Amino acid sequence: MVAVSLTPRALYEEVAELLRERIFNRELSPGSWIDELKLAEQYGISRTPLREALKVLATEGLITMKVRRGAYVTEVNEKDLTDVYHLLSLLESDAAGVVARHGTDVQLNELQDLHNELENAATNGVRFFEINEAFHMRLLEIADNRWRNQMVADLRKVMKLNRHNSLLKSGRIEESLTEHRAIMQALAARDENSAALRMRDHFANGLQAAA
Amino acid sequence: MVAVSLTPRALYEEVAELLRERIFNRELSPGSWIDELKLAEQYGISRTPLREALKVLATEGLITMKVRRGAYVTEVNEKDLTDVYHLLSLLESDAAGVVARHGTDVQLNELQDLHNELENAATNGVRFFEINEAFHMRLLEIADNRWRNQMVADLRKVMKLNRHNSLLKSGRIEESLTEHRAIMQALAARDENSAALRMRDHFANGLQAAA
DNA sequence: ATTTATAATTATTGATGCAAAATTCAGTTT
DNA sequence: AAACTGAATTTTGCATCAATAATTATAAAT
Repeated sequence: MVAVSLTPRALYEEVAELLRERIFNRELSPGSWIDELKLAEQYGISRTPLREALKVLATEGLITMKVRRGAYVTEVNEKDLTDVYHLLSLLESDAAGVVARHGTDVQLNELQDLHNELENAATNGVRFFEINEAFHMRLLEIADNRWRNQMVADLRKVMKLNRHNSLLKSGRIEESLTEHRAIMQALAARDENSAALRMRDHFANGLQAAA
Repeated sequence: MVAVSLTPRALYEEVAELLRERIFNRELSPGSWIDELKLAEQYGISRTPLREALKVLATEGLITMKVRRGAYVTEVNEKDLTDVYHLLSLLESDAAGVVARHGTDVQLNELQDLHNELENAATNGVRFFEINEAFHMRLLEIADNRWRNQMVADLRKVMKLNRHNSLLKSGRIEESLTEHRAIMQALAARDENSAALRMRDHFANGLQAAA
């Protein structure tokens, strides 16, 4: 007896996920044309679900559809990058403010636990990166605005189109930790304005490091 | 000789636009199931472009796809509404700050002209609404962040799902005008913080009026 | 020799058809 | 009478097929 997928996502969803990975891996590089026939054959599927997946990715901003010319992987220039980063900063700093004001004690403790893990992972770059990601995700979940969460998710995908995709340079672990400490402190103090400002600082420094 | 569309958008784009209108008209009401065969027959097209249009609308948030259950018009509750409104406020107030700081004199004059038109249209509700819309759109264009513009456009579509969709109640024309005056003043003074704050006030009052 | 026009090939877009899955209705059993 | 099982109908989802549009290559004319 073989265990089959309990929640069988639609094929076009699966394909969309596969394509995202190939785009982030630069296997499909920005600006390049997407060969529908070739991909459909590779995946052993017809072009219908593939085209549906392409339209999902198009609305996410990962690919660009040109009329009667097909699909192209979106090219992001420097301005796009700073624009997207600016929005991420805006949305996440606002989320930090919301959590400082409306988060329950239990939720703040959760974040404190994640922050403590972060402090202990300062020597391990990969692990630091993972926990950092988890902290930001949890913060957004607690802020509890599904529309913002969707937007942040899409924007982060666009960021990944860039070579220097890491929102966190390895050389910045110490600085990043200091900034995180300030954020956590503001959250614990339930200081809405400070939490938002510290998060903004955190992003501002991250962008400088990326540029 | 009949003039045919010079820029023949793809059929699925056309259909997506038609469906948007029917959703905003409440002809397709929130929560209701979308009958693919019926719609395809009504429009005299096949299900393929219709299904592609549905996927576009799904990523915009207007409809929700359920696996093997088809497409449903998205239901927005009170929390969704305040969440979306909160984000619109955040994004547009930030845009106002950007324009105050980086807008050219020519661009600020453009906005001033629109504002003057607004002052003169205080007695005409419909026209006031139109110019108000134009002002906000122009401000966003000048802020020049295509990712934000896309997000605002999508969020505004979601707002239109609600009965009380108008971001501007007719009884609030005087108050709205006062707020707009303050925004314009801050922009002209190139006061970044003030412009953002005034825009926030403008939205905060609008939400109260809608609730 | 270069440019333009036409034809052919290639790829996107839309239609139709088929199979699998889910819901609904009916019949039987407890 | 109520609940459960089974069959039939409805609908989604994927594949194949046809047509339209665009690009490239070749040939002819200036």
